[in-house]
Amino acid sequence: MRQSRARTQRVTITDVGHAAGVSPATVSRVLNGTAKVDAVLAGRVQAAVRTLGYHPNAAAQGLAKGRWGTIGVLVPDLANPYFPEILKAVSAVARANGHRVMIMESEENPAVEPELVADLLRSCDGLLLCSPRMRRDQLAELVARAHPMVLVNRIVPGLAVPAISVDFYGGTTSICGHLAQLGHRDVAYLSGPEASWANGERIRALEAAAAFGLRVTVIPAGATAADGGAAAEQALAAGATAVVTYNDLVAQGALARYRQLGVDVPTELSVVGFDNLSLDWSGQATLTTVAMPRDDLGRQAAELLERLMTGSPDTEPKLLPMELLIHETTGPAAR
Amino acid sequence: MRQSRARTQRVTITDVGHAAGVSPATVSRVLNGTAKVDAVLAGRVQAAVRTLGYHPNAAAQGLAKGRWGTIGVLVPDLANPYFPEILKAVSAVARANGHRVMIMESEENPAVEPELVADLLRSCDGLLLCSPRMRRDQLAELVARAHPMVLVNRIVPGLAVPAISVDFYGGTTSICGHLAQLGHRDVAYLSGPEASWANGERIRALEAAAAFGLRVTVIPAGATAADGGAAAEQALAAGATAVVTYNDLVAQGALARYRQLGVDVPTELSVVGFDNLSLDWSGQATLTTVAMPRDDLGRQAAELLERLMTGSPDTEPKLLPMELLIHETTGPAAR
DNA sequence: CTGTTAGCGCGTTCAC
DNA sequence: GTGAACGCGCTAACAG
Repeated sequence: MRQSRARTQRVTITDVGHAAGVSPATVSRVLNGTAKVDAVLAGRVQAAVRTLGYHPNAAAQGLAKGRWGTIGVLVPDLANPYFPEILKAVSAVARANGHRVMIMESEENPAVEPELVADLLRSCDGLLLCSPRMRRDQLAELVARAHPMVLVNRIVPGLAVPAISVDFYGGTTSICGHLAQLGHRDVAYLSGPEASWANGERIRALEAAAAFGLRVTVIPAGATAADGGAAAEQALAAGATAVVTYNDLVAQGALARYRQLGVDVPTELSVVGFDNLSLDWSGQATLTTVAMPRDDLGRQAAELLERLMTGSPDTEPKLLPMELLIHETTGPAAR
Repeated sequence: MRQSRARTQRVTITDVGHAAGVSPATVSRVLNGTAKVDAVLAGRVQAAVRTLGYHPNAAAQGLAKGRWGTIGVLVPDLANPYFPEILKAVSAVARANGHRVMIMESEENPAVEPELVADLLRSCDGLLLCSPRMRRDQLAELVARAHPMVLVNRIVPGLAVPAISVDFYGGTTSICGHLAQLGHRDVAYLSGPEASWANGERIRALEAAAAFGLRVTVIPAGATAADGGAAAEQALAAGATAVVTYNDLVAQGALARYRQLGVDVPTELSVVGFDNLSLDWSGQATLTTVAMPRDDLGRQAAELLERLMTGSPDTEPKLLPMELLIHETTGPAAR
């Protein structure tokens, strides 16, 4: 008999109050600990909740409280191993603060980002935009909506929005220094997604390294191992003695291709990764790369967002340092 | 002046109606296309929406319509490359049906799953439980709440819940057949997470292979490359000539360890992966494994869920076949 | 300490 | 075709 309305008719706070012989308000108080309630009544409410199988309706709570209890996260690509660790850290912080996490991915398509973010905006208390690829003006428009929002891995000069990012410029510079000291003069860069701010930073740093005698050829590649493999030969054609890559995936793809071509690394060619994605199954890392603890990045970003949502207008972009990890894929220049 | 209330005071449907000189009801009608509206009025409404920057409140819509427009997805581990492709496919289907996707991960901790799902239940129209690790009775309790719900990669006998899964048993059997035909008799299995149904299926199939003369030693490992590396030696100690693994990550970890130990694959030892995670950066797969298109799995699961949410009580568990991919890590038995 | 009242923002009857 | 009124389920302010 009570099953007959199982699907459509949810049990409400009024039902619980009815069953416990108290008003809906009291039920609310018991459930949220908003005010002191007589122990006997509280007990009756708890019991009613249990027997009826009551679960508060999130939409109704959101409407009444003016908060959703949810934070939204946008990432370009869930398959990129760069993001899971960030998401894990963010989820942990969010849960610790009683928030759910809504994740959306743009599939590396900058065009859909604004729409996705608009969607998140309508159902979240705060937003975390990870490596957003969208244009500056689109970003500015979203920022203007004045919702708590944190940018991760993107700094937009002149835009007043809290941001936390990694010092990709510095990381790239340390790579360049390492290579220069090994005698390299001709470097190829297997470039990542065009709209990626992080990619731009790497390129800026590489070009600045010209001051130290480094000649850089930028070769469009992408963000995956396949992209790296496909672009690998062009680095050779460019006469480079060292190859810097957008990330470790691209580096692994390139390394595989060089193995195929019989090009020995690092004696004939040096290869440097980026991001320390831990793709060496051997357990001991072999790829020279630059690192930054991603869980830290995610944690700090989430904490910043939580702080924003409770009021404090903390708006100075933060840049986390990278660390050069020298392993076995870099060596003295061949010529 | 209008900025003074930017944070707290959102623009509502009433504001729009006011600005356009129509009733809130009319605004709702033009926005949802619920009924025919005079073109002139509609135009005024559109304009007002644009200039005021109106965005409907998802919670209010949800409350009024009794739907959230969101589907929830639970996964054990976002860092496991098995899930991103599923999530991508699910997101695509969901978006095509006008639904948002809320993702939660349990971090391979079965204990938190019920709580996470309860949370999803309160704010989603339908649920997709991917490889849930929780106990049967907990699952039964959730199913009893009678929400549209689809189980992915878990079949619970005797529980009436729509499910779509992969034929891990069959996949494992084809591995066993392959190994048997190569003359292997002693096989070690590097086992995955204990609470994983998929892991149980693999073990069942391996034990059934005893009928064909295969002796199997089950060695607890885990789901990561590190786990595989750590457990690799025990397979040798067990006297196995072939090692079957929980997944390709475990296999890669084991392979790396064998390389270190100077054990040649496949002449001295055969190694088989699982899931075809495409971890061979070389571009051409080298690991023998079994595969099932994960985007297909995700797509079908999401479509099933969408169907459930619109009514049809489709409740026959579906099992998708796996395909054996023979590459370079398996060969004739050493002895 | 508790019940009653009044909204939160929207969709949807119902009359006009 | 359009507006006014009501209710979705819950919390917060107000009385008692």
